[in-house]
Amino acid sequence: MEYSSETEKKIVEAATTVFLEKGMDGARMEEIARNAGINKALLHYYFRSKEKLYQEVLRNEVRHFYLRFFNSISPVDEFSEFLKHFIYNYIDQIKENPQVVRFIFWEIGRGGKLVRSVLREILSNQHTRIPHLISDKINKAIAEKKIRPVDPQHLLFSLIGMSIFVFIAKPVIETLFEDIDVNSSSFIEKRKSEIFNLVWFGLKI
Amino acid sequence: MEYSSETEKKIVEAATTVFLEKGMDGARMEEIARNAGINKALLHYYFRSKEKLYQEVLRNEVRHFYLRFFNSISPVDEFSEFLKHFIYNYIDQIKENPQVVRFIFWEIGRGGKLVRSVLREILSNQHTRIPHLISDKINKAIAEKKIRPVDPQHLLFSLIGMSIFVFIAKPVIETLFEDIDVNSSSFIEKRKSEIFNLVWFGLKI
DNA sequence: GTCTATAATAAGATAGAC
DNA sequence: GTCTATCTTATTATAGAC
Repeated sequence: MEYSSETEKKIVEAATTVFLEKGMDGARMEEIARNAGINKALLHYYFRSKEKLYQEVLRNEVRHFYLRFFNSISPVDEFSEFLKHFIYNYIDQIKENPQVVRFIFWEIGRGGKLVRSVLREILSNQHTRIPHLISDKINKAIAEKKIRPVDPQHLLFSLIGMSIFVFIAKPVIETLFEDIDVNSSSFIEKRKSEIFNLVWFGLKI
Repeated sequence: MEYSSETEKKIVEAATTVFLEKGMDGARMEEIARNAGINKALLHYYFRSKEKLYQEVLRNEVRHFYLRFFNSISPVDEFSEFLKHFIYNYIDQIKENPQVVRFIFWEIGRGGKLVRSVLREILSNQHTRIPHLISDKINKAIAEKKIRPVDPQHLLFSLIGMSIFVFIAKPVIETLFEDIDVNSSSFIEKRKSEIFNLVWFGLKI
């Protein structure tokens, strides 16, 4: 994400804001230009088309998302600590930028081909396969009889699903339960500990 | 969802297909008309605008989603049976129509105002508040010391998050783990039992 | 590199005949 | 109710001056 010129950088920043809010189809080149403090012609000078600009933004955001995921993995050996670290940090990462999750689901709704290709690109440039790294950790804990036998992949999906749901379903949740404010730190801290407790009690022997 | 004419019914069917696949902004009235076997003029004759047609579709789909949710609730009293029934049926419901989940998230990404208003409409026409009904069931099990004390709302969010995640993230999951086919019944059955076991072991005293 | 002006076209919406 | 033809506007994209 090193851009040669200041203008190029401003364009990508503006495009990111607009695409994350409106999605590919809802975004307008006019608005992106305005946000970047330039005009449409210059957009096309730097990025030949809307599609190209969109791909640039998507690539960055998927990379970021993957990095956030990576940052949630602790080297700690003790499994309960590892688990707690993962849940707490992953939720913190998502809290910082919940729109990205929705944006990626948005793109998946458009077919998912682009996401797949960006992901494959990232994976091939990376020698450590992060998701498998987590599976290994879980398998190790099972082998050492620290936790009962579970399917590591499914456990991972459960952790991710539980962590992201409240952020993408925010308006629904706040309509069904009027006392909840998803972004409040009291709710988020509670969310972390409830997930951890459920999973930890659900795993330990 | 009773439509007076056959044409009106065909229009809504076609519109549902197209909006679910492309979203509001990506959908084209032309394509909807073609899918319904008519032309654009007739679309506007029945539904004054794209926005109106979209709202009709959204309203139906949110209602359906809510009904699916409702159908996952068993009257059974024994808590582990209730839990199993909820997870197994909810996943079956989503499996039948995974695009709807994505569609609703799509709409939430557009601000969520419409989803909120449709939800409120449904809730006000309904004397039993379903989400609270589940919370009550959980609270009862806690009071009877069948399960350890947990926050009922958070448990509900966890169940939903775990259940829907694999369906909306399908392309990502299948790229990261090449051996998985999310739609295969072996994967789905495994998903159900892994969620149930994790939660049940995580709850029982 | 950056702008103004404009082309080219796509898309929602309507008029008017049948 | 249904169609063809057409209007109107929004939007991506480019030409050409500076």
